[in-house]
Amino acid sequence: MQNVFDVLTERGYVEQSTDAEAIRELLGRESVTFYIGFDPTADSLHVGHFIQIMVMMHMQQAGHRPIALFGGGTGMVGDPSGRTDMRKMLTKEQIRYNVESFKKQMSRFIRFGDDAAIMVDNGDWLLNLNYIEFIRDIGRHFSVNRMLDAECFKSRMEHGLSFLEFNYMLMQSYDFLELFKRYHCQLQLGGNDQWSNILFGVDLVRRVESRQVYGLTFKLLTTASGKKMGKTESGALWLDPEKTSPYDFYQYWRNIDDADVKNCLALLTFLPMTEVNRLGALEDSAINEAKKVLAYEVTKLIHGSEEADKAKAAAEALFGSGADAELPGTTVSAAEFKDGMDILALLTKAGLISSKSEGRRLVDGGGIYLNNQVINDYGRLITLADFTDNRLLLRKGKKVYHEIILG
RNA sequence: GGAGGGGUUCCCGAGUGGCCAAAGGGAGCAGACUGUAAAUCUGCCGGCACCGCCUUCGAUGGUUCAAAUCCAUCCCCCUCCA
Repeated sequence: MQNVFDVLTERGYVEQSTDAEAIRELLGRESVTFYIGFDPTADSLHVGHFIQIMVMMHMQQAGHRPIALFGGGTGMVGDPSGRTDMRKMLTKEQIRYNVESFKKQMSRFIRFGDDAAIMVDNGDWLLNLNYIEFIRDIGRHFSVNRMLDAECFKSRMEHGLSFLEFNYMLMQSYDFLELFKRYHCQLQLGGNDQWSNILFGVDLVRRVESRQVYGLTFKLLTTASGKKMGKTESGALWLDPEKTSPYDFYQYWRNIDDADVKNCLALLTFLPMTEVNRLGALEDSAINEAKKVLAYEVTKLIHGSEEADKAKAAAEALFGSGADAELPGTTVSAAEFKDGMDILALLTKAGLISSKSEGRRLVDGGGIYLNNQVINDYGRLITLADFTDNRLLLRKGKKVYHEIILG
């Protein structure tokens, strides 16, 4: 069996490691307990997290034991890494709610159980720490000089960094120590933005326990030009179907840049690398095939094959020749159309525009279609006559479709 | 605590009494081209009852016919000194 370290390297996940050779050897020798931390900053995971989850899946398949650590404690502080401003403070209730959502979502990808993966919440040990004890036992191992040099604080040195956030690093390092003691966790994984935090954690375990542990970071999901991926007009690409519909999710990947296709296939699907390489090498319009595969595979992983099929069918119906399609839709009662509803109100209901001014501009620019007919008049009234089989199709631009269903 | 410099529309960043809903850039949206791609070009980019009105330039008060711009108080941030 192939060493999982080589798999991760080949697929392009790996960015930096504390000791590549030693980690490779360790992973090839025994079942290793490792952890990845997730800070509960929102009530759903997004694609950025999904990369980490993919890594966990690869690791679990290779026989290693994942610990998913939820930041119920660190979330109270907020990670300043790579940020230019302070994070919004979340209340305890929000954090608890977010942690629960994360747990639920992650259970679909990782096998948890007695001899499988473990979920922990660092709030369990961080929230009740005694300040004096903590700074005496843990704080003394941290050199402020070295911390200030850490890359992750660079951008904050110009704009100011509060002591609160400065402590984040100690807390995350302490997590590693705690997990080492409790579960013999020897390896911490994370996005490359976690590099500094991980290094200090490895250091802390060595100083306190005199034991060597390791750290490994993964590429953040970025476009070939270096921009962060997974951002949409309405924020992140969420894994929660309520926040990002499977259709929109599918479309996101269907529409990515040619240059990013191969990378995404390797990182976000389990297709064998021979296939990834073949698809990634397609050129010109042929690469659309690769995009379809990518969109389908990722959607299937996250929303299941049923939803992936629907999203694919919908895309084919709208952009090609397919017939029936299930689109993101809004149900509106027939009564509302009795005296007609103006197009702007309908667009607002469908969530396609955020203000009527925006709607007017879109109509003026020829970007709004009703049943695939351009609408030129933003005073246009929609009546029951516009519906066929109780359905009506709204379109914004070339690609954003929304169905209105009479209910 | 002292001295100095700041807080402008999603972000960066101009603007120091009327011509400011506020330059420029980025992001975003739409149109053309195309392959549901990129690049490029064009338009838009606070809200609404849209040829007009309303709300915005850290907060609150004030001066003025008129303030993002002046004054006062307050809050926050940065730099240097302690």
